[in-house]
Amino acid sequence: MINFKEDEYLHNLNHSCAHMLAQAVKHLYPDAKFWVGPVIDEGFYYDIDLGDKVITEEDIPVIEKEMKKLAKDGKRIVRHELSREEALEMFKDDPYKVDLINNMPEDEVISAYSQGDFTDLCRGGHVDTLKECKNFKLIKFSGAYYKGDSNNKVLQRIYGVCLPTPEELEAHLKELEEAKERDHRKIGKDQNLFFTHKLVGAGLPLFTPNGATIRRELERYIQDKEIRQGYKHVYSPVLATTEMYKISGHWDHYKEDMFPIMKLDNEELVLRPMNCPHHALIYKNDLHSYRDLPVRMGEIANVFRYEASGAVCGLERVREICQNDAHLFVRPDQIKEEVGNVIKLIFDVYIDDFGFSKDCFKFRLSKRDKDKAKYIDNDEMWETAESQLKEIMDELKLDYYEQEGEAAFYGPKIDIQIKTALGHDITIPTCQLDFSLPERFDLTYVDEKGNKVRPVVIHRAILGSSERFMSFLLEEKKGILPLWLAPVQVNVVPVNNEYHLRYAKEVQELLLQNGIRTELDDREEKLGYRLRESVIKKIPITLILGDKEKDNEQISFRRYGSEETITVSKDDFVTLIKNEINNKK
RNA sequence: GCCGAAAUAGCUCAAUUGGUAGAGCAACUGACUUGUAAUCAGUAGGUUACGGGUUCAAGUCCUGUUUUCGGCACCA
Repeated sequence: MINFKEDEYLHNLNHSCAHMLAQAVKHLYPDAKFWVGPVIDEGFYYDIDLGDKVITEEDIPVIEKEMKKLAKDGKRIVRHELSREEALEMFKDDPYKVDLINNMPEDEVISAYSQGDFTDLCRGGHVDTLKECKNFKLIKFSGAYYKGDSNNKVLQRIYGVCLPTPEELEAHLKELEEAKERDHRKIGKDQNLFFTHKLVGAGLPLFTPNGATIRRELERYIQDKEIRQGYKHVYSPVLATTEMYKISGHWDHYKEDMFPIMKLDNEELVLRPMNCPHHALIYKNDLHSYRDLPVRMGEIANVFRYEASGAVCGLERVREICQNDAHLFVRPDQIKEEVGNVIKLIFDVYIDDFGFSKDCFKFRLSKRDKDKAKYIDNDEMWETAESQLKEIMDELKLDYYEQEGEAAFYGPKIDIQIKTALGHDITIPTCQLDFSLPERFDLTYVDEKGNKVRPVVIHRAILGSSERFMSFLLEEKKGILPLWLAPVQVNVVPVNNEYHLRYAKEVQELLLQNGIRTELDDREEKLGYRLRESVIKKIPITLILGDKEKDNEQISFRRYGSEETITVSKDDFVTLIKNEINNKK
């Protein structure tokens, strides 16, 4: 997918197209006031105040038509530099631009760009004339809060893209169309993996046998992998008292986003929104020597968060989340090694085992922002933690970016960001440093000198959550799952039931006995028809059993996506399949 | 939660200005007995998301609710 922000020409082209959009809107709605119109990864948008007017489906073609006119006319785009006074005078009718000007630093060169009858305050980066902006398309529109603050009024936002040639535009639009085909929600429906039901509730998907198989395999896989790496897995209840979350600090930060309190006897219980305090208490149940650390405590754990109704999305964002969670209780001198191990585990899982491309995710150092009230008040801790994470990423030569305002309230994080089929930027794996939890729950270990000292906690998730990982997996693999995850691994198709069904059943039984998920298609349908269905269902391996196979105790099979038919003995087939499943990928 | 939009058979979608809810696929039944991507015929399938209203008449118009979708905000 094209990134419109990274290429300079595409950036300028889309920036100019945003201005052209604003000019067209101004022609159609003379009272329109303009906020900002930046270039984004996906193209550009412009935030516009149209008073009471709300953009609808019908308005878009009209605006596009006006834009086409402007592009055809092809006015030059001219830069002016202005003094602060001139700028304030020029934009005196547009309060949003006045606000922008007043918030510019003293030494900033104020500039504006004109094209025909329209001038916009702008730092620049533009093409020479509007002629170049011919190949554009308005993609979508919606409301968007002024300055991104939900207390502010809602402006009208229109999104678009602009490309150098009609062919490139068409190719890009086709790509967007194709992206919808690998939306995990569509795949989930097509392959009958999960669904939601009104009687269960929003954001609470039900996993059908097919989807449950994928999820079960994923959860077993990661749990087994962690246990091999020295993690100890635990179980803890999905309920806890509000008291616990008051101690952990989560109550203050997130009580609005938890499911409401259940009052029972003398207790106030909530569904847990995370497992950290439970795990802290399990740690605390034992005495720990410095020799025992790190303690790596994992859990495949359901947590509950009251996600906003507008936020829930397929398996990507749900209200009951099955986290692949772990807390590493480490000595300060072990932070570097343990965080490094987590990063290595992420690569091991995503690159080696699942075969995802390195390009599908980005490392992000998530830092706190200026609003310190949102975070634990301990500057020294923040600085140490951030610099430690940085040091680790630098040493591992990771390509990462830093972002303010993305930290947890208790500490900075290394987040691994991925882009979904529909362009959402979401976190899947994460690794977080926490100096606060040990303090709040008075966690200790005994050091070499016999003193009780504080461990550090590393929160981490590799698959993130079962739900979210499944959404990523389905989209990235376009619904074509590797053998070890496929709900049905082998589909047995007898050529003719009358002669071959007995042998087919025998083969199916052999495969089932070997733990291979096998189905038998013994419907009275043409062979071609059943093979077609097997392909449509994306079953990795289809067996075709007829006279030849029956007489020689053999198996003929086809792989998904291949036209080639391979014939082997029954035993060789079992060995081949079992090896492939055990080697993952 | 906010700004919009949508909801019709299991799935994908039709249904002129308000006037008898249809099709393909899937399912079921029967015929056909076939070696590599769709055999033919028939049957059944619906309180048009749910509630209220306007009208002689509502899938269609108005209204409330729910869910879903596109963004925004949020995301421990």
